[in-house]
Amino acid sequence: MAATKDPRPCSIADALALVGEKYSLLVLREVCLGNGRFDQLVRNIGAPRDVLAARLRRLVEAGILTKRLYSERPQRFEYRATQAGLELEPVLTTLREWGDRHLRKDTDPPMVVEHSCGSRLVSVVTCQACGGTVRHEDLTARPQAPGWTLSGPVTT
Amino acid sequence: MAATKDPRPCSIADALALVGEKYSLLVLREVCLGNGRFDQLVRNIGAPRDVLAARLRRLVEAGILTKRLYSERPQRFEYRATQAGLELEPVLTTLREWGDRHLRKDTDPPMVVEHSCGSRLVSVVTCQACGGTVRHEDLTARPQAPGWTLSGPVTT
DNA sequence: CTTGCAAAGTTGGGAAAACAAACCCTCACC
DNA sequence: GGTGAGGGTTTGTTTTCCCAACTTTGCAAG
Repeated sequence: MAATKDPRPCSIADALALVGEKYSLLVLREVCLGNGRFDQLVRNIGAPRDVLAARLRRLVEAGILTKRLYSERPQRFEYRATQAGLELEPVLTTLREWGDRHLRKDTDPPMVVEHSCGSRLVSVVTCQACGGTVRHEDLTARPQAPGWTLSGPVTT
Repeated sequence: MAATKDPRPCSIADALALVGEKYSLLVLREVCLGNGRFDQLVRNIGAPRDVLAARLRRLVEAGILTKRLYSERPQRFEYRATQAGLELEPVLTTLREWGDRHLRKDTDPPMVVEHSCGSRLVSVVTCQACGGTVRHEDLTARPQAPGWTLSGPVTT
């Protein structure tokens, strides 16, 4: 999807090319919850069956999902996240965090995730090196490949 | 975009409805880098001008970007991220992280982000309560609203 | 044994987006 | 007064999306 011809070499664009199409991340949401069957996905996501079938094919060939047989006769399949797929969960987590915060200011979140430490998960993106919270103003972009033109940091 | 009729109340879906359309997150990438002018966006993202114009309108009315005048005569505009927009940066960060890791295994990342602590940013999603890394197997979903059906946790 | 139902898709046709290229408008500069 | 930049809009074509209906494989009931 995103930018067949993104003029820049960029892992964000590349990632979005795989999982940025409509419904793809919602498929991942469901699969991470254990709802990996076709009809469940159709019901829970609300996607047209043909579009969903196309997304699933794409995600499987990208190595994000696997299709596994859960019944021989009749043949029935189920989709599961691969390791790479599971590692996309942080994207879902940060999206949910943002949505809860900005789109439901005065409402309770419709879905709470509990961390193994016992408390409700409030996710924070941190720097592996220093452990500190990552804030926009603490970041500096350093292009490593040609194609990037920067206008320098912006102070809102 | 994502799911006008998502049968579930979900902040992920709601967030994607705003920023999940093609190019929207790439716009945010550019804007976060300070490249907020229309022609820059067209060049750097590779999107059709009309589509880009539509995305910008939508992001502005969603309160994620603002359009600001940077020259009176001739009138020239520039887009910037609002606070809500900047808070989407973690989504970009986790996407880049995933892309670097899974889509460029043996290549150097085309863009490195440096954290104010001095080292190259490797971002990790952590639990605010315990500070620990968030892993799939440590999470339990707790629906708070009707519409959710779970199949229980899955052990890959 | 044949009707009914479930799961997992596929097919066909119309509606909505995306795309590319050209065009427009305002100003600045030469 | 011609050229060019910036920030879009317009037009016509190509892709997607969307929906409903259909298919296939098997089990189960009547």
